[in-house]
Amino acid sequence: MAIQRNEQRMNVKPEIKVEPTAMPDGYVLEDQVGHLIRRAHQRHTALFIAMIGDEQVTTTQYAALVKLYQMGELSQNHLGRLTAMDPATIQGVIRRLTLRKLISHRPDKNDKRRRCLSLTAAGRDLVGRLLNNGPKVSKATLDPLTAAEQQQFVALLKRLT
Amino acid sequence: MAIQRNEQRMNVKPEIKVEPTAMPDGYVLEDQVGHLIRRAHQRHTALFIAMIGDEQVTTTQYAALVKLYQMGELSQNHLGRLTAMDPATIQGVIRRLTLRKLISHRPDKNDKRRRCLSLTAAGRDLVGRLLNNGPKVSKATLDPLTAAEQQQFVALLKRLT
DNA sequence: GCAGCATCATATGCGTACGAACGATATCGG
DNA sequence: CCGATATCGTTCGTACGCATATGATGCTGC
Repeated sequence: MAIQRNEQRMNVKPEIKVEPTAMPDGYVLEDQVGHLIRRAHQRHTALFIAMIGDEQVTTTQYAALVKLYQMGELSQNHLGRLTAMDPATIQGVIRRLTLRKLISHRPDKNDKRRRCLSLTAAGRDLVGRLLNNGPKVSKATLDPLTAAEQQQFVALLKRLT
Repeated sequence: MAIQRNEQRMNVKPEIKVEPTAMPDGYVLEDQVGHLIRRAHQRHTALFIAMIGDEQVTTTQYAALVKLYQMGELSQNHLGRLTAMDPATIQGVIRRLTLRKLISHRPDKNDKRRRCLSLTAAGRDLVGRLLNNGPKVSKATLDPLTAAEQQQFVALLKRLT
């Protein structure tokens, strides 16, 4: 992803001015919190891909890997809840990580419906190598703010979930 | 999308405790700003779908429709820049809106590469009906915060884009 | 003018994200 | 014990989101 793609254009032909259909805009898209959250998410994702230290690992995959690293064995849906992914989404994430041999699974003894997921040795190695980069991404994401503002922002953001 | 899906589970079998692979976690996923932004984005999207007043219109489609409503005619990539979508993404959004006959296009007189996009009558009608709901979604998204906190949060969020 | 570069729109591929529906299994209530 | 209900994981369909590649068109500078 190109960071700030929209700012990089150098040679765009001037747009033709056309009269708006009407309406003195009380609704400014750029001020809407949803639009801003979406753009902040785009920016964070770009920073993550650039800084995490592995060409393949995405934000959600990283979350799943770290959780397994910290928690040991987890069922698939449980891991999904811990990482805020619904069953359909976590299924795809786990499938791709399993294909890369970062995750393995075995049947649960007590519940035949469940898959017990855990990291492979390669998975633990990878997480070990990337774990230090996670905080760097968070730091870069918040970099435009002062230290005090960063704390404020994260505190407010936590209450919006 | 189910709002707060993860909080709705009533009957989950207790998870089996397994010892973590090691590590006193300095890295807490739930505290990382990227994870929080992602969850805030999920929550906002759910609120939008529930409140916007049309079963089909998504956040990005709404942004595109409103911009066209306010600006009149726009080329596809220009609209993409105004709504923070890259050319591949805006192309799909416009294709779907065109299929629903909410948007029409004509060739640009001065630049044969461009498609001049504009709303159809049905598109203008739809935006007219939904425009009041946009602010309601923003309000609902920010509802957990006090008025002062909302202003603070949006101001900080703007600086992260 | 024309060559090199930029932009426009399209297409393909991969990865989230979620609703809905499904079969299998587990649990709870009567 | 058994039927209603819930959870587990899967699959399908739709919609972003972006990298990359492509062909057509536009522009700039020499």
